Amino acid sequence: MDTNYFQTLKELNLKATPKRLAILEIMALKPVYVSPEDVWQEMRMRFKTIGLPTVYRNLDELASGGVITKIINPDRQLYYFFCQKKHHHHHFICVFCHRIEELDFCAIREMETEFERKTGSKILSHIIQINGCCKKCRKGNP
Amino acid sequence: MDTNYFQTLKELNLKATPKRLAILEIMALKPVYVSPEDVWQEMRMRFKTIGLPTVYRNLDELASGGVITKIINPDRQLYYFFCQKKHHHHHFICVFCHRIEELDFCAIREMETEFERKTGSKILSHIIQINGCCKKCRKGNP
DNA sequence: GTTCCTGCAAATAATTTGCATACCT
DNA sequence: AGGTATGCAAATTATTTGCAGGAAC
Repeated sequence: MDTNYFQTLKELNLKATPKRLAILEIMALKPVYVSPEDVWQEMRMRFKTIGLPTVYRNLDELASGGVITKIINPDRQLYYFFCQKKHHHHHFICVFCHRIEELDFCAIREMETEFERKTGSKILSHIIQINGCCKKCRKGNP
Repeated sequence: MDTNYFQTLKELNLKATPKRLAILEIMALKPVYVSPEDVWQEMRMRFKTIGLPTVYRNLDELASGGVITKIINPDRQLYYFFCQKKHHHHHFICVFCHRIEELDFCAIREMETEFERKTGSKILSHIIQINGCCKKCRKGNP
């Protein structure tokens, strides 16, 4: 696992401020998706002054740089997740504990070319998101 | 195609008001996803008084009843689409014209059981959304 | 007649922006 | 020093709610 966050920020042309480093650290340690508010709560424990807009701005910058990923959720709030896998992949999301498992298969890749040839359209991106109940949460829930 | 919207509403225990029927009609005729605001614009051409909250409320009720479908979009606004296919399926969405094609394949179904056995988790739902540029829009765009 | 629907105005709440000050390199 | 980052307060905007009057069954 790459934990050289200083370097990571450099590559994005972002200054390595203590707050940015802390946000990266917080994100990287969580196997769950989090809201800006969640991150803000944790940041408040580490810094006497930290504004919510700063958290929003930094999460957005990190997502633009591809270091973290936006999660699409039907509740339409913003959520982010730090992916360990750097190559193309999809997610299993536990709707109970919000833990995310990064999946190694992609059912679209293999059929992409054929799909485009058949339909005449061009695939630009795709989302495969599997919502469910993880192994741990099954002990006690549906 | 079933165009007995009166009946459709009855089955959802919703009164068949002229406005509800109009919303259904508007939705059913569009092969694109639309926002509440979009629907409101069209409704204003048909009714002298029609409130935006009414549109929001009705779209929400229709979606709860499964007559229309919420579209997950990274911009986090609400969008709805009237699906012609009633069975489980997924969507190809043209990012240029917002047209939606309903796809007949599902790459998850076939591997669902095996996935659950392997991981110990339970799949509750999934999203497969393919974003791209449709045949028509390719004439003039990327 | 009773229950559900709707318009209007107002509330809510997440996210964004402006700007003056403080900090990284 | 020079440009970037940040805090704070205020703005923005989509969506929701309360409630009184009106419409469907």
